[in-house]
Amino acid sequence: MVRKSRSTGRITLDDVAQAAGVSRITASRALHGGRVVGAELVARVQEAATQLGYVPDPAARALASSRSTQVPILVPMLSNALFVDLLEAVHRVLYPAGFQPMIGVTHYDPAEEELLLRNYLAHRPAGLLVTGFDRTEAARQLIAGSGVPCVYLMETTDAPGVHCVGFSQSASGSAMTQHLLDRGYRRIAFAAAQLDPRTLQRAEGYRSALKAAGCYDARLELLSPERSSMALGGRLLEELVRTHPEVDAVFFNNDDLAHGGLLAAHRLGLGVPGRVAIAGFNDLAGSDQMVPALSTVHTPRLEIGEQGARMLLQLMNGQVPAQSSIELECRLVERQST
Amino acid sequence: MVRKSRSTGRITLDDVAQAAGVSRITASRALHGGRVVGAELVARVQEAATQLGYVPDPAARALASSRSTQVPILVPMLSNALFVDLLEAVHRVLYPAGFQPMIGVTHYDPAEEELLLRNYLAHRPAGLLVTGFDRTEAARQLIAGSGVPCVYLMETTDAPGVHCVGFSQSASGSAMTQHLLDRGYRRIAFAAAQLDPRTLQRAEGYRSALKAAGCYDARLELLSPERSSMALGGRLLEELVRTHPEVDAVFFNNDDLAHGGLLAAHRLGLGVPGRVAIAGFNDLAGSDQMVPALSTVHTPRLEIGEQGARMLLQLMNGQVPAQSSIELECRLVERQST
DNA sequence: CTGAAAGCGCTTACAG
DNA sequence: CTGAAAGCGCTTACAG
Repeated sequence: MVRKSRSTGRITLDDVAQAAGVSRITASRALHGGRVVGAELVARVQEAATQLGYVPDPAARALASSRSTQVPILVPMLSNALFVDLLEAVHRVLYPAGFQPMIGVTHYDPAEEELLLRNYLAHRPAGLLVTGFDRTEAARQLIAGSGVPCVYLMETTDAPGVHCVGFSQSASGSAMTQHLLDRGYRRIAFAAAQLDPRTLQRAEGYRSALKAAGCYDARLELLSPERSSMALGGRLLEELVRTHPEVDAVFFNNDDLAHGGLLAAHRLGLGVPGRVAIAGFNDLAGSDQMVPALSTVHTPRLEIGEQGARMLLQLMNGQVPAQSSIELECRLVERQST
Repeated sequence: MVRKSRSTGRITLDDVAQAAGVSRITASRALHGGRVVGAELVARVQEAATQLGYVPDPAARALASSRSTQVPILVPMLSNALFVDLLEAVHRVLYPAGFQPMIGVTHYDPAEEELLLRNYLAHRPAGLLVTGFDRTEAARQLIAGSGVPCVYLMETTDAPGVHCVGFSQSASGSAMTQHLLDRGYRRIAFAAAQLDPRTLQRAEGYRSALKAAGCYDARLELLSPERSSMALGGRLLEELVRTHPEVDAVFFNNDDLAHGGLLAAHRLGLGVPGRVAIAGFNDLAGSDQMVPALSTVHTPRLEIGEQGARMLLQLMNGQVPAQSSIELECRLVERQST
């Protein structure tokens, strides 16, 4: 057999078709559960395909059909375990359905997200999953102009035509603040990092709960633009008790900050929750292991990933999801640190 | 202008070529830093391309050239921060060089890795990055048969033709064990999870160091196949002090286990390091925040990612790296828990 | 240094 | 239900 000069040596659909004694097009249809092909032929083609170890070429398919099976999912940062969980849940739904999630990390930078979007969209993705609603105008237009089905994760909106799965950031911020109020704390601080849109929404929830209770004091809000970490949490706690010794509770915006805060309290010999109560957010791994165990808000990131992926699956199939906006519930986890 | 029926409405190279008044092929060359094209033409083509907002179609390019710019990188698990750091470092080198790292998570499962490999290799990747050497025979053959340049991360070997960047797992296991011996501990336990190949190599290093010192006791090795977590670390510590009260130090195979062990010691009222010393591995975020701060081994995952990516870049360019196997150093981090 | 032709491997209308 | 033709958007030899 003579190989043409540009041949890649790859097993192609033609090889399969030839082996099965049908035309290339029939082979193509047989392989995609084509309802229009005779059952016997389907079997013969599939047999030949496995026999030869045929693997379809995604590039050729994408080019011919002008769509791929890739699904970019853009998250802010993998060092936040929250997003690792989200990705895992998405993967569990999309991968078995024949789609390849492609992870993109924006580092909380809208410019970087825009660049990623531009690159990924060039791959004719089957669908798109992004985090939240805060992005550049150009990024917005890229998404809209691409015609690629998109589901927004983590936050929700009622805007028409937007598909999203998330939870109320501000309500969850209020809920923990209210819990602290209910436990009798009055000088409740809020310590946050990164200051991304969702963090600021939670701060808003904190504020409104305290204002409603007549306990709001702007000086107890400690907002740092640094990235979230245990070390930062420790520093924020130290700063709070030094500059505002009257503080009796600290609501940390993410569990890693709270872990750091809790350990810093140990180091300073401050009793928790006796001298200062400590609360976290997200219920990340290890929060139940802290001493004392950390009170926090459990966020439904696995459900968000799963339901978001399911919604996208429907959109990619041309179906209309029953709901275009799904708001899930958070769960207050009361442990010993408050 | 009449659109053909199957047109996708996309701006193509033909559009750019037409706008610049050259042929499609010249446009292609001009866009790829083609040295053979006149400087003036290059400028005209690039101008036209940006003018029209041309984005090359990766699928078409992959099909025509039989290679893409995708670089799959296969890691065991994202919930281990170690691999998040590794990915970040790889991304920082590959992305600016025009390659797209595609993250694949194997969940420490060789069968899953083989499946991922099969799928990713179909995409004609430009290069490949994998973790360690432990995989199915089929996976090995897939890699070899693909002809795709591959760099192995985390472990090293002298096998000819294999490109790798890592550190000596067993030596790092020995080093921490020796540190504990030097500090005067004699009943030193080893607590590990997951039991992946690298964990077992570190266990081997622990064993040989203790044997050399005449202190080895197999009953102090606690190997759990569960996945690593703070909660598991806590349980392992409890079990150790209950069944082997004479234990005076515990070397945890990963920092998250050590964090959990440290907190469990607090809970049980065991002084650290007075009653029992605790050491970790990897030097993950937060280890310096523990109370007492955790002694551990800092592993060079950022350097591994960076140098591994650079080595792959050379291979993808058809160059021969100066070294085919790079073994990096770990650094013992002595803090207060030992 | 530039271009006309052929081809990468698949799918989409269009016939039968 | 099956197939011959054309095409997706690009790059690779081959000429000039």
